[in-house]
Amino acid sequence: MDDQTRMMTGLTGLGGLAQADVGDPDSVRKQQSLGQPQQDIGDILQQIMAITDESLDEAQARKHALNCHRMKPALFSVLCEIKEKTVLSIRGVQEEDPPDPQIMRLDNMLLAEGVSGPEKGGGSAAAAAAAAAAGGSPTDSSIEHSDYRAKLAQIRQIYHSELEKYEQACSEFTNHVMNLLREQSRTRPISPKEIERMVAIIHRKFSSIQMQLKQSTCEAVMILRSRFLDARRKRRNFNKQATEVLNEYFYSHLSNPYPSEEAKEELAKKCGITVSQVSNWFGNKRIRYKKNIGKFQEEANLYAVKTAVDAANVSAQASQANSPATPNSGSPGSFSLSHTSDTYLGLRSLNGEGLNIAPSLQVDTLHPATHLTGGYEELSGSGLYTPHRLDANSWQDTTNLPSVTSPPGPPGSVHSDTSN
DNA sequence: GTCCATGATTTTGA
DNA sequence: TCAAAATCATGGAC
Repeated sequence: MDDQTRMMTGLTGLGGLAQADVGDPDSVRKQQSLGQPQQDIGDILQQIMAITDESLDEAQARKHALNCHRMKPALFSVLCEIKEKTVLSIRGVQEEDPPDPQIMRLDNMLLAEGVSGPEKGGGSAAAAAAAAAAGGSPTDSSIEHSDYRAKLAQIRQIYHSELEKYEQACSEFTNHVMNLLREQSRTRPISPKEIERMVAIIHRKFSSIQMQLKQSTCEAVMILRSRFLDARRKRRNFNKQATEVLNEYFYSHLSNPYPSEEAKEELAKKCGITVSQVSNWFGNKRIRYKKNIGKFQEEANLYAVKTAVDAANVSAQASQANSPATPNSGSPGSFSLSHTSDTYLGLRSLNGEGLNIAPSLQVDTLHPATHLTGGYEELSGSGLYTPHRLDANSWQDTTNLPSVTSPPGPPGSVHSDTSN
């Protein structure tokens, strides 16, 4: 049986509606006069349509009568079926959306940041990593870290409370609409599927609100991250001791200020910073030194003295230990040429005429030492210092380095750091 | 608020 | 991939 036939059959079955029911003399009269099932149906429909023209009480009474009719469920069932197969079937195709990629992205991000999902000290790993990269002192970073976590927890709390409100509102509204539809289904053909569909529409609408919530939460987290964890923002000057250690290494290896990976690690450990920060520091130092040697002259001299004094102390101690009567006798650790070239250059400049050291220590300033140790004997001695550019002297060639003592060139040749 | 120093990042080239 | 160079962004002194 096709739909149309079934519908007609169903409607035909309603022929008795006018007779048994309504009790309206007019309709009974009409029913009797027409005498055909089709006409009966037309009459019933007309009555339904006419309800709106009637007074409220009359309409209520007629609605009630229609609702109580024994054929009503059959009529509604048929109408629902027709509706299902026409309007709703067209929508159905469009409504089966794939999961929204935007929401998925936001969900993933919130999960990664520890805002959604189980609490796991949200973002603390990221905070710790960023703090480490920023190279702040442990105290500083831990303060900032806890501050960051506190703010993140605040965001998390707000997010969850808003989410809860949203879910509550969504379910309340859904229930309300479902009840309304169920109520209406008594007077107009509404299938359970249609109700389901309506619920889905409501959920989609609420879902877009949820997406806004997630989006703004993500933004808040991003702002928090950039404020607390952005390395640039968190730039902190290294402490004095760290700078000293780095400068000592730099000036004692002035002929080739390229620490090996191992040396960098050693320096990083000594300074309490990361290896990449050591690399950054040397990168910056080299370029800035090169651009403005004159400016760094004093600093170079200072560290040269420091290194020389250290070396001399070591030498003196070693000499005393080995042969107190013959200082500087070439024993291990003695203040030899190979240890002091750059250092010596620095000392000479400091005194104006050079240091009063044995003539054998005089260095050809045009050919600075290729191997410097100063305070870093342990590094070079253990092979940590790898002079990978000794051959080319590219650093010296470009920097006009030969002597720390003499000005790098005519005043005009000294460039200021144009970077600022 | 300005200026300078300085650590970090980005771009470029070998 | 590494280093140089340029640039950005912040801290701190004034």
